[in-house]
Formats: sequence, C-alpha cells, structure tokens
Amino acid sequence: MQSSNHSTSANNTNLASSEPQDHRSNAPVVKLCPHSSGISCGNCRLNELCLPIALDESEMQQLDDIVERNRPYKKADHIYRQHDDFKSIFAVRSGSFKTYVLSSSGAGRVTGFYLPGEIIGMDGIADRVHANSAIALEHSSICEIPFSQLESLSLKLPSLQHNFFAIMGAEITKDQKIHTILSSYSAEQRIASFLLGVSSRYARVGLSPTRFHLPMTRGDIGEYLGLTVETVSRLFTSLQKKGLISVDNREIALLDKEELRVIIGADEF
Amino acid sequence: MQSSNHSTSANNTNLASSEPQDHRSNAPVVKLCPHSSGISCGNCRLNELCLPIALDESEMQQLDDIVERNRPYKKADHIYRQHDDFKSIFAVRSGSFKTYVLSSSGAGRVTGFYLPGEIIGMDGIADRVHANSAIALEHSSICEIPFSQLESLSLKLPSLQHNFFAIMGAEITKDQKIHTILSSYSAEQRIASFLLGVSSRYARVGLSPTRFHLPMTRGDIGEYLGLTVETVSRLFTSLQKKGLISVDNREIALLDKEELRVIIGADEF
DNA sequence: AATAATCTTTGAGCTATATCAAGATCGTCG
DNA sequence: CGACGATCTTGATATAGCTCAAAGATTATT
Repeated sequence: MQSSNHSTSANNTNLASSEPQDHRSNAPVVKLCPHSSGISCGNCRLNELCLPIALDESEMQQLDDIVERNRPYKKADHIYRQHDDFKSIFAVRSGSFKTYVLSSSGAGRVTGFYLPGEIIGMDGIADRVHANSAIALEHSSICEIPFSQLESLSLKLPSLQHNFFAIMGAEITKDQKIHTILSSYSAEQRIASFLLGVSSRYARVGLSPTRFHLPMTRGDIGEYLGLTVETVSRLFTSLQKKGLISVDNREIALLDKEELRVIIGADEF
Repeated sequence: MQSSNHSTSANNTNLASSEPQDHRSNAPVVKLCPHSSGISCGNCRLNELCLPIALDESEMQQLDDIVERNRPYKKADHIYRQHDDFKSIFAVRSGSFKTYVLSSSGAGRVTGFYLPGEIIGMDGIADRVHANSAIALEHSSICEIPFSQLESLSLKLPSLQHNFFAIMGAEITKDQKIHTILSSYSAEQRIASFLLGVSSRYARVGLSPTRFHLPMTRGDIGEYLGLTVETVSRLFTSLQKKGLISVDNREIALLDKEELRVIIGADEF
C-alpha cells in the first residue's frame, strides 16, 4: 500500500529489527535513522516549549540521550494505533497529527490535534495500551521518548519530573475545557473557540496568530467538535460574511479576534 | 452563612492559621484536625485503589506522613474554588464531589464527579491555579496530599511516581472518552454510558454495580452530559419503561446492563 | 495532462433535543 | 407538623443542527 513507513510505539524500540511484526496495512519495513539529523534537544527551537523547559545543560543532555528522532512521517502515516502496546510518548517537532478512535461504523471520532511542541501518546500511560490512534495530517516529524526511560530519568532529574507532571496536567486541563465546550457551546461558539485555540497554539511556537493554515479537513474539525462537515462549512462561510475571519480553503485569517471572543462569551452576562 | 467550613487548598497548608485570608462567602474558621482519626493509608480500605497501590510498608508510611486527613465536608462545602492557588490534590475517602466551572450566566457546568478512591484537583497542576471548583455532593471526607511534597516523595519512591503518572494518565483517558461521548452519542447513549460508568466505579470500590444511589441531581447529570434536566428525566423514565433500569428518585437499579451496552454500541455496525 | 478521489459548499427539509410552562414530589427547617 | 425551596416529571412547541442531495473545487494518481 505504501513504499515505506514507520515503526511504531508498539515495535520500534528494537531498532535492529527491520521486519517488525506489524499487523497493520501500511506496515513499516524501513529501519529507523535515529540521531541521523544533527538535531538535539539543546539546539531544537522548541526546547523551551517542550519537555526540556528549564533543564540545565547536563540535564538536557541526559534527556537527549533517551530521545529517538525518527525519520519524517508522510501524510496519513500512523505513529501508533488504537490497542497498540504503549511504549513511548512523542513530541511533535514539525507538521501536525490528529488522534482518533474508531467506531466500527467507520465514523472515526477525532479526539485531538497536535501541533509542534505538543506531546502525543499520553492516552496510553494508564492502561499501557493506546486508547486512540495517531496519524500524520501532513509531512511531519517527531521525537520519540520511551516512557520507561523517561520515568527512570525523572527520578533523577526533579525538573524533568516536574515538567512532565505539568505537561500531563495541561492535557487534563485542556480536555476539561473541551468538555465544557462540547457540553454547552453552540456550533458557532465551538468554531470560534476552535479557531482562537489554534491561533494561540500557533502563536506559542512563534507563528502568526492571525494568519495560518489548517492542516485538518472540515470533517476532522466537525468530528472533534461534535458537528457535521456541513455545519462547519456553513459556519466558516457565515463568520466570513460577518467579517470576523477570512477563509481561502484551509488558509484562515482571523480579522476580528475580539468579536470572536465575544461570541464565545456571549452567554456570560 | 454557615456555622463551619473547611480550609481549602489555597490556605490550609498552614494548619496553625485559624483565620485564613479567604475571599469566599463561606469562609472556613474552624481549624483542621489532621490525624485525628486513627486512619492511615495502611489501614484504609481504599489503599489498593488509590495512590498507594503496590507500595510496600515503609513506602506507604512515608506517603502517610504527608497526607492530611481533613475533617468531614458537609454537603455543598467546597474543597477549593476556581482560581484558587493550587496546593494539593485530594483523594475521596467517602462520599462524593462534583467539579464545575462557572459561566457568569450562572449556568454552572459540571466537569466531573468523584467517588471514593478517586483523585480530585489535577486540573490545577499545570497552571498552579484551579481551573474549576470542587464541591461536596453529600457528607464526605477526603485525604489531602500537598502536591510539592508528593513531588518530592515521588523522586524517592519510584512506585509512587509510577502510580501518580498512571493516575494522571487515567484522568486523561477518561476525559478523552467523555470527549467522544459528547461529540458523537445521542442523549440516550449518553445516559446509558453514564449509568454504566457509575456502575463500574461503584463496583471498583466493592459496592453493588447494579443497585446504587446517585449523589447528584438530574441537573448535574445534564450539565455533565450536555443535556437539559428535562431530557435526562425523560430518558430515565424511558429506560425504565423499556425495563432496562428501575428508578426510584435517586435510587437506581440496572436491570439489563447488556442491553444498555447495546444502546451505546448501537451505531457500531 | 487526464482522471479519480477526496474535500468543500450550498440548498431543502427533518428530527432530536431545547425551551417554556405547570404540576408533583421531596427534603429541610422553623 | 407544616410550609417553603429545590428537585423532578410531563406536556406542548420551537429550533439548531442533522440528513440527504448534488454540484464545484482541490488534491492525488496514472
């Protein structure tokens, strides 16, 4: 189905294995090239936003030693799939991913989008099995951090333990925010909130908060927000007509962020 | 407003302070009675479901030393409120709590329910400020675990660090499950899923999975599931008419769990 | 470059759930 | 015990967003 692919969390810990026992359609057959790039946490432009926040030189070096930098993922490549054994978490270095669960009806349900500097895979920590699948939305690259090694290192580096608790805590806070959005916001509020959220996540990594490219389809956004494609599309059109955003396919410009915030907080009186 | 209350995460670390600077209406004025009960992690019947899982005697003792066992909470007492400084996490020992965020319209939004053996307060770990409020649904008691001390101790006790990572991971997995429920389930599926969820959580602590008391109102359930009170009420009635459950005010009996599961998975073909 | 597949938009009608309203029941407190 | 406030139920109606449908745009494949 594909000429190449990646090892996954379930099987790429053993880098020597060139023929991993993979039960999936697009089975990886190419061996990994860790450390092939000259990239390290120390020189990564995301290091202040990622796991290494506030680590000193030596600490960062120790973290760096357990990080594996897999070769790039093509669009639609999976990092891991639902029910795979949990072995690692992954930091997005470039590109973007979505996570989703499958409902056998085929109606996949998107559970999250991940942009550079964000961590994927924490859904597997509790049960040691991934609760969802993670797939690249575009050509992307990640850093793989074997979890057991992260645990060991966290025992030695208080800052690292602290950072990882904070990262997991942020995931919890984020998920609860979405809970509120899904349980109480109108379709228009959901879309406004989604766009502002993406905006600030791009801003976080130094990209424009007002003009950006959406890596996901309208359908993905709909699944994530509990809306249909049609509703998402209609609302993009409607927000554009109101002059709040400009839409050119997946190129979005936020023209009036303040008013978008008003939409979200409109029930707040 | 009330004759007594509790210290909160924001101010009860200093047990000596009998007059904490509290900005809330029902300000605590009674000093705490830690260790007043003969209770310890070692003899707590929940210790296999809580933070101490798989800790040995000595480890459990060390954990025990940092745990503060506050006096009971009355119905409607807050453990902490939105925007309070984050200092501790809390394990429910008995009773139950809900967490919620306020939308100034007064329409509070319930973000979670917490039963015995479950951990409250992880919403504050990332930002060091609580993102929601936690309030007792009935007469309840908790164990308070100061977070900075938990962090320190986790550096010394690998099992404790491991457990806490797992507990946070479980919270993430749970929140993502709810995401899926809210974004794709019908009202009936949400209610069925909620009832089965409560059932297995009661089973976890050794209570009946088929007959239980709901500590929360229909309105709470509605806010949590993104439904109105009326819809929740109608569905309870409807599921009862179908013979799947029996409802006597807040006393619930699950008469046909298998069929409830079918309802949830009904789109799975 | 041509074709196929996927994604997006727009319209028209439908339905699940919200909203509004009113009564019934429960729990609490004087 | 009696009464008030909170909670729950049930009915009637409204509507936001879904479903179905079809055409246009974009992207991928040969």
